[in-house]
Amino acid sequence: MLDIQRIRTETEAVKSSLATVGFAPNIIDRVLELDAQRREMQKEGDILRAELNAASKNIGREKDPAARQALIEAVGTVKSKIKDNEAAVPAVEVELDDLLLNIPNLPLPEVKVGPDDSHNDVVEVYGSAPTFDFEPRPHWELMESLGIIDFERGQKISGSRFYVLRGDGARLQRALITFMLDLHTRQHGYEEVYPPSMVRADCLVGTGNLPKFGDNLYRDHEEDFWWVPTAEVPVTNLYRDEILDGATLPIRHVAYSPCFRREKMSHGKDTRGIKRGHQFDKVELVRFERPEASRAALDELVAHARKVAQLLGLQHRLIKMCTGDLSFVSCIKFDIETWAAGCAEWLEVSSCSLFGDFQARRARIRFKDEDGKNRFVHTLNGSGLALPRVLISVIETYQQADGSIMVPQILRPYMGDQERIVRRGE
RNA sequence: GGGGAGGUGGCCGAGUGGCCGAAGGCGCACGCCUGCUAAGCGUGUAUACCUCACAAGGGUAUCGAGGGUUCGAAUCCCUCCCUCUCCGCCA
Repeated sequence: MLDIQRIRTETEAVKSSLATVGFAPNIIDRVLELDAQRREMQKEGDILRAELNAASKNIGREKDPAARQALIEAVGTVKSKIKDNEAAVPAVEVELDDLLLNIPNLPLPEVKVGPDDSHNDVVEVYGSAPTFDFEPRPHWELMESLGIIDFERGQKISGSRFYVLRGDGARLQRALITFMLDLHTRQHGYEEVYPPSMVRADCLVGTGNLPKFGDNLYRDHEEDFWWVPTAEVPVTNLYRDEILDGATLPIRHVAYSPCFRREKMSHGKDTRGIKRGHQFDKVELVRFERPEASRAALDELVAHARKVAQLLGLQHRLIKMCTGDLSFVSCIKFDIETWAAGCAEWLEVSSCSLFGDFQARRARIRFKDEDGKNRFVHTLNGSGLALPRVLISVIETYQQADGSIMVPQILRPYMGDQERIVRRGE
């Protein structure tokens, strides 16, 4: 959510900034109109209530029954005015809040202006692509022939876009998760948390998934539980409605969680393999920072996420998004993509964002600074990394001519020193 | 799933219709005092919004959340959420 005061005082700058992320700036005019109305109504209501409060105090002091009754009757008009005022307020507030919640974050000045992802910049490519003296195969073929995935039974029990990892496939994923958690907790200073995978709607408003992106979420209507699309949601909301002691910042968390997404918008996309399922696992990094430290923290976060790909020996690249490809909530965003030799494509395995105070405003996450002033924290997050796609890259990168897969060195301690994944029984 | 208790300021804890934004204690901050330390004394110590210079001052709201009764509610009524506890069940 944008600061309404900033919208008031820097209207033109806000508008032109919004235009760069493809948002129709004329909505700002309506926001200002409603904001003025809201303040006018509040002023009116406050004055009326002050009047009523004073009158009520007098009534309490008046001992004579007749005089008392007269005073009570006299406040009748004030009361009805208050009622009228109160009746008019919700319409304005609801519309204003609704607009405010649907305005995207403003990009940082350093973010290049561009209409869509074709204008993103490749910051750097790290490592080199694996070479083969045979035709590399896609992961779905490799995994099926190794017997480490079962697409058919996954679809049987849960439908399309579900699969079952089995044997060394499941084990490899588990090894990756543990490796990532260990790396971030032991080397990078993040505290591990294991959050709920179902949350209440407020949490999703806090992170910016609601109200705008509800159709990508699974929910239980009976209980008003929502399945998290990423651990970012529960972890960011850990400190919702809190005023943190400034000395505790920065707070760094890493969380492993399953993620659930409807993927309605991407029907027909990436249907082959495990690139885009309704359920997938992810290790997520979340940080809470002082505003002045947040930009540098993003670079650090990116480095931490990238380290995973690096240690796994995967060729990867860093993409800096242009304004047109920023998410609704972020003010600057980097993607990390690993190379999948079999599919011959770059896979987005991490998306690292700085949100400024955009989420903190929605979730009311503040901290008390040295002057005793309460300020909004800056939030950041990034995958560290997303499992299925890392699995794809590992399998396709380390595939051998005979269809087996070498286990990356760094993972072997997590696989009981297993060096190679071969077909069961071989 | 059933029964009982309860949710008050950073924490503990009073408070059953007006004198309560809220006693008291602890903690914390600043000051004073005591030739160290400990103790003692004084003052201060929530959040948001409006007015406004993001000052002072003033106003409004907030005692889990929402709604209601009333001139007036932390206090009464309704709904919801959460916590504890006893029983049942169970990874």
